Amino acid sequence: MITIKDIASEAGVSVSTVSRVINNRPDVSEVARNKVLEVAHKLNYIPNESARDLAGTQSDSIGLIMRGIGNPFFSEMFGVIEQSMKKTKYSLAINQISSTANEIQAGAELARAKRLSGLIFMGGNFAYTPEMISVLDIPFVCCTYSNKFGDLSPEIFSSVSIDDEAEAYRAVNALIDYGHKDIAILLADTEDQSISELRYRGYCRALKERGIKINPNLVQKTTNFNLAEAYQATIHLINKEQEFTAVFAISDILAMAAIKALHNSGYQVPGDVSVIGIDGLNISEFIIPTLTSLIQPKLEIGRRTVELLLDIIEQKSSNQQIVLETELRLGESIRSI
Amino acid sequence: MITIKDIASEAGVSVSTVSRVINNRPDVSEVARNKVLEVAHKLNYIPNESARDLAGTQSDSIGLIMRGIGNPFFSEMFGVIEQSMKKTKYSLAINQISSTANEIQAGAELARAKRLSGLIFMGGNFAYTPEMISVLDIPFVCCTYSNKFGDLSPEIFSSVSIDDEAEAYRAVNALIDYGHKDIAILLADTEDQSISELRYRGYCRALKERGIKINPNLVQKTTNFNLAEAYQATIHLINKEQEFTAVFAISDILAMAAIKALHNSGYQVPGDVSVIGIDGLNISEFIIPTLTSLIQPKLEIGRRTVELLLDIIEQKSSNQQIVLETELRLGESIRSI
DNA sequence: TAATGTGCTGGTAACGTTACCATAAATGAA
DNA sequence: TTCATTTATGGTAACGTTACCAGCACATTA
Repeated sequence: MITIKDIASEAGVSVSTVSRVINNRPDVSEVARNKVLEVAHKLNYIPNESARDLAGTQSDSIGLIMRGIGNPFFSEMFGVIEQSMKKTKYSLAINQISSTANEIQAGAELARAKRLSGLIFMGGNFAYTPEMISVLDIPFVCCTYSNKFGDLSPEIFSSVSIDDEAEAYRAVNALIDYGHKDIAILLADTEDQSISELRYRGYCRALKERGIKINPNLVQKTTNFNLAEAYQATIHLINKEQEFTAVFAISDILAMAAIKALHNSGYQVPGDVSVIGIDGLNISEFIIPTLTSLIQPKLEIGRRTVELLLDIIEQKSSNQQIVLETELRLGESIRSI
Repeated sequence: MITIKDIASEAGVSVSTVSRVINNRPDVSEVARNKVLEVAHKLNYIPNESARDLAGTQSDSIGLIMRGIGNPFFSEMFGVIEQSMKKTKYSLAINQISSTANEIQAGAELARAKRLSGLIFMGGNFAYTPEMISVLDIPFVCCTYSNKFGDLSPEIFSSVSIDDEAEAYRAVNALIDYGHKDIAILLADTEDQSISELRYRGYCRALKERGIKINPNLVQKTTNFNLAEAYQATIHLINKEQEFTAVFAISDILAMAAIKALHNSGYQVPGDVSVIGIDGLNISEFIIPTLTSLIQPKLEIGRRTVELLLDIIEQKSSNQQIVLETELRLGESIRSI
C-alpha cells in the first residue's frame, strides 16, 4: 500500500506538500508539484478514502436513499444520477430501504456512519415536519418528489421533481378531450401521503372541472408499483362490471400491467379501453400498443438534482424547489370516442 | 459526534472494552457489556465507518463493478444483490463503468481507495488472463458470467452464472422442435468475447446438430443492449428480405424490441414469426404477446454470489464456478409450424 | 506454597490523511 | 538598509477506531 509518506520521501518533499498537490491546492511551486505528480503516477498511488474522510472535515461521499426499486422508473433514474455524479469528485453511497422504513432516519444514520457531505432522497414520502428533518444536519435534495403535504417552509428543503398533481390533471384532461367520461384510475400505495395521492388529486380536479362525477367504483388501488399486483388489481376492476372507456394509471408500470390485463380479459386497447400513464419508462415506447404517457425529463431531473445538491454543499446556492415539466407522448394506447 | 470515548467515560470503562462490545467479541463480562450497550443506545451512538476501515485490517465494504445498466436485467440483478447484502454486515460500494472501460482496473482502484474486502463484477467481459487479474489482490466473484474465453485455471477465480452456450442451444432447439428452420438470431455487442458470443455459439451448435445451415443473412448484430438500437437492427433484418419464421434474441430486451419492430412492419408474432429470448425480465411476462424466454434464476444467482464471496473472504470456501439453470417459460410469442 | 493458567481490563501505538501552526526564503515598501 | 508581507515549505496533532501488549485478579494444578 503506497501512502503519501512514500511519495514524500521518494520526491524529497514533506507529506504536507504531497497532500497539497493531491488536493490541487494553490500554495505549491511548479517544481514541487510536478515532481510529486510524477512520483505519484510512477508508484501508482491511490488515495485512501477512509483516511481522507477521517482526517478531513467532511467526506466526498453523497448518500442516496432509495425506496422501492421495484419500480423500474427509479432504476432508470438511478442510472441517470450515477452518471451525473461521475462528472464530479463525489462518490455515491447507496442505501435501498424498504417501503415501511423511515427514510429520514436511514439518511441520518448513513450520513453519520459515512460522514456524508449530502443526501439524495428518491421515491419517498411527502410529509416531513421540521422536527423530522432536524435530525439531518447536512444538505439534502428530494429527487422526483416534493413536500406537498408537509409543512416545511421552502427555505429549509430542496427538491427536483415534476408537479404531480398538475401533470395528472393534464393526463386526465387529455382523456376527456378525447371524449372519455368513464375514466378509471389505477393507484398505487396505501399510504395517504404519497405520489399516488397527488396524482389522484389531479384526477379528481380534472373530472370535477369538466363536470364529471367521481365514481368510487372506478378508483382501483394496488399496494405498490409492481406488475403482478397491478395486473390483479386491473382484473379486479374489470370484475366490478362497471363501465369505463379509459384508464389513467398513475405510473407507466401500472399502465403496462393494465393493458395486459385488459387484453387477457378480452378488451382491445385502445379499441375498447384507452390507457394513459405517467413517467415514461424506456420500455413503454416498445410495447404493443405503444403507451401514451407523460414523460418525465429523467436526464434533466438527475442532472439538476446533483447540480443543486453540490451547489448547496459548496454554498453556492440555497435551498430551492425545482419543478420541471413532462412531455406528452401520444402513443397507440388511446383513441377518441 | 458521539465516539467510543464518550461511551467509555460515561460507562466507566476503557475504550478497548467499548470496542470489544461494539464488535461483539467474547472477552467481556456481562456487566460491562450491558452497561456499554445501554450507554451506546442512550447516546444514539453510530460507529464511524471511516475510522473503522482505517484502523481495522480491512473494511466491511464490498465493491460492485457494473457494466451496462442500459440492460434492465442488470438493474433487476442489482436489486437482488443489494437485498442479499442487506442480511450481512457488509455494505455495497457501487461503481458503474462504461462499456469500454477496463473493469479489472476499475475494481483494483476501487478496492484500494476504499479498502474493500471483496469485489463483485457484473455484466462484464469474458477474457481474463492471469496477469490481468493479478492486480486484484482481494477476493472477487463474477456474477451472471463466467470466464469461457480466458485461460484462468478454476482455482483462481469464482463465478455464478448460467451456461450461456448451453442455454442458447436449448432455446434454439425449442424453436426447431416447434418446426422452425429459418431462424434468425439477434445479437448484441461488437466485442468478440462477450455473453453474446457464447449465446451465438449455442445457436450455431443447435442448428448444426439438427442439420440446418447457418445463414449469415439471418445473423443480425446490434451494438448493445438497447431497445432503440435493437428495434432498428430488427428493421434492418426485415429489410434484407430473407425469409425467416423465428427469431432467437440473445436477451429479453432485444426480444421485446424485435417483437415491436416485427409488429410495426406488419408481421404477426407468433402468427408469422416466433420470438424467443433469454434472461427473464419482469416486464417480459406482461407484454403482448407474453414473451417466451429462458428465465435466469435471478434470486438464486444474487444470493449465491453474495454467499460465495463472503465465504471466500472469511476463508470458509475456495474459488469455484457455480453454474445454475434457467427455466423455460413458454409464452405466447412462439408457435409451432 | 509456588507456579501456571484464564478471564477480564486498560493503555497506547498504529491506520493514512488533512488542518493548522511555525518557519524560512523571497519580495516589496519605507 | 530595515521592516513588513507574501510564498512555499515542513512538522505535528488531530480524526475515531482497532490491534496488540501488559497487567491484575482469581482459580487451578503440582
